[in-house]
Amino acid sequence: MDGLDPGNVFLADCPARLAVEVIADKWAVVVLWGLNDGPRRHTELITLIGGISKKVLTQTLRRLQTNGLVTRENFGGVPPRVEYELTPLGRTLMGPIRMLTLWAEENGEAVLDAQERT
Amino acid sequence: MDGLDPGNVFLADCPARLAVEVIADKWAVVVLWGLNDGPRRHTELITLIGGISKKVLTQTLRRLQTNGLVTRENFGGVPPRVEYELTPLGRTLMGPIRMLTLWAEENGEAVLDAQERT
DNA sequence: CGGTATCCTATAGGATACTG
DNA sequence: CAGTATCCTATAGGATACCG
Repeated sequence: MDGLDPGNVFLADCPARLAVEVIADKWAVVVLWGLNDGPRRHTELITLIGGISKKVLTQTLRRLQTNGLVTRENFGGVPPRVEYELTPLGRTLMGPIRMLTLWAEENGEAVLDAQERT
Repeated sequence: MDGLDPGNVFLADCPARLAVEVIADKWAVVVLWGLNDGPRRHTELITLIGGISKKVLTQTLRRLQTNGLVTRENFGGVPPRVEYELTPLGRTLMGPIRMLTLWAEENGEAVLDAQERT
């Protein structure tokens, strides 16, 4: 740390809290993870990510754009060609997200079991 | 890995996807993080976590319980005493969540800037 | 202290069809 | 291909008050 006080996630109305909420939706983490290996087109993401619809994918990408994590580049032409890519800020999230998805793959069954026990 | 195929977060209807969705709400990460240092009472969490209401905290804790991440112990007596604590499964999430909250504290300002630029 | 009860609204997000 | 448009519903989650 170098003198900055970015606040912490326990404080309401501080940027850290805001940043946590960025990934607090059903699709953000999965979509970001889908961009980990490089730029992807809309259709590529649709194919990659099971269960997401075009509408919801677009919604999610727009939100990620607003939050500075993803860029959208329109190459024009017919048929259209649009690519989504992580920003440098978005790339800083890949470490945490890598851990999270790894956790999910290792512990998904345990979560499922817990839910079914209820 | 030992032969298990837990699926991956890109597959719909697989436990990994389910596990990702466990933390996909406004409060789950912050509440879990609040339990990182040990068992906490309802009021302690209310005090710790800025902006959360009793109702929403209870809701969130119940959901985390259902997902096998948190236990609730009622010690009875007057006044009541209830403690929430991470399960072993919940503790396995602390690594990813530590990274996530750290990221949020380091990059919250950048996210805020991006939002304001929009 | 640790909740419910009640009421309310915004919005996430699913389904489907259409378009430039 | 990459989207909108439209419609729909469930529910997250905020505010406030009451309770054992």
